[in-house]
Amino acid sequence: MINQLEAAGQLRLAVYRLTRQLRGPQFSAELTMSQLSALRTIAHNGPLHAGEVADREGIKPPSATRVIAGLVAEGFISRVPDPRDGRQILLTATPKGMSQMERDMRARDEWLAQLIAELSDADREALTSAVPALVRLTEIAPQRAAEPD
Amino acid sequence: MINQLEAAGQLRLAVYRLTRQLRGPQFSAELTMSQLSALRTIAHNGPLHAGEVADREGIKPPSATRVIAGLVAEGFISRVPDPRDGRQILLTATPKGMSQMERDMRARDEWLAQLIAELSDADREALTSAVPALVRLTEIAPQRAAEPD
DNA sequence: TATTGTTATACTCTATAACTATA
DNA sequence: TATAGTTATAGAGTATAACAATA
Repeated sequence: MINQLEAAGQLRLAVYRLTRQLRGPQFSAELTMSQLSALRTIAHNGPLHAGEVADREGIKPPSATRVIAGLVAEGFISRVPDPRDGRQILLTATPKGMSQMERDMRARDEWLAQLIAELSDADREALTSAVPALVRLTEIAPQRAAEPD
Repeated sequence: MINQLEAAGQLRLAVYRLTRQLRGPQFSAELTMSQLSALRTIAHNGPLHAGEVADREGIKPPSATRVIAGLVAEGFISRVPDPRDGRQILLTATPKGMSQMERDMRARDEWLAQLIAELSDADREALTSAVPALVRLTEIAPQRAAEPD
């Protein structure tokens, strides 16, 4: 159990630092991290209600409202009332949003891929084969009720 | 190269989400994430100047000033002028800071270890053996001049 | 003049509590 | 009355630009 805890500690620190760097201003990116993440969720999962975006992103409704407002303001998603329930809204990625998303994802992914390329062969292999496990780890986090993607 | 880019994309998303969850209010933590990270850096690396903290944390001096001010205000680190250069300050973790750091790290690490424990054996194995690689990845991020720990 | 750290300011990201509109 | 989303407010975390003090 000590070893698990030690591994958790190193993992915690590493993901924290990596995220901090991924957020930084070293990218020619239009979209912020939270916008990019939400846009991707909307683009991959068809028309979604605001609450569904919040659930899938693991954020609270007011936070979703703000991210959505930014995406709508720049024309990256469309926002129409749900004809079946006037309280709800339907969010869909626009073509402009789709292409911007792909550009921005590519910029950030290339930066990270370049970092990965500098690792030793063994490290790179270990890391890439652990990626699916890491993805599943984020899927079992307790507070996320909705199934991701 | 397509595969590396794909892996980078999934890694990017996963670390972003995991950090978001680690930051959340599900912990009985005194220290914020940035305070915990900076305190750990100071505790592990003896007396440090403010600029060294900024470099090791990968943040800019004004950000370091703020984090340091919070830690000093709560008595978790001491802050004295460097006798050899009046422009610099020397930061040292106090006993109170050390014990608080250990408590908070443990709380967050246990939360994460519990999540890891829910993975399949194969996933858990892949993840734990990739942790050193992930740590090294954060060490080669371009903008970090100082060597970590 | 160069370096170290701080102050002023602003922006992103998130949360809780209170509110509005619809069901 | 219950639900979906928004508004108001606050706090963490970061940055750039301008400044003060010391070397």
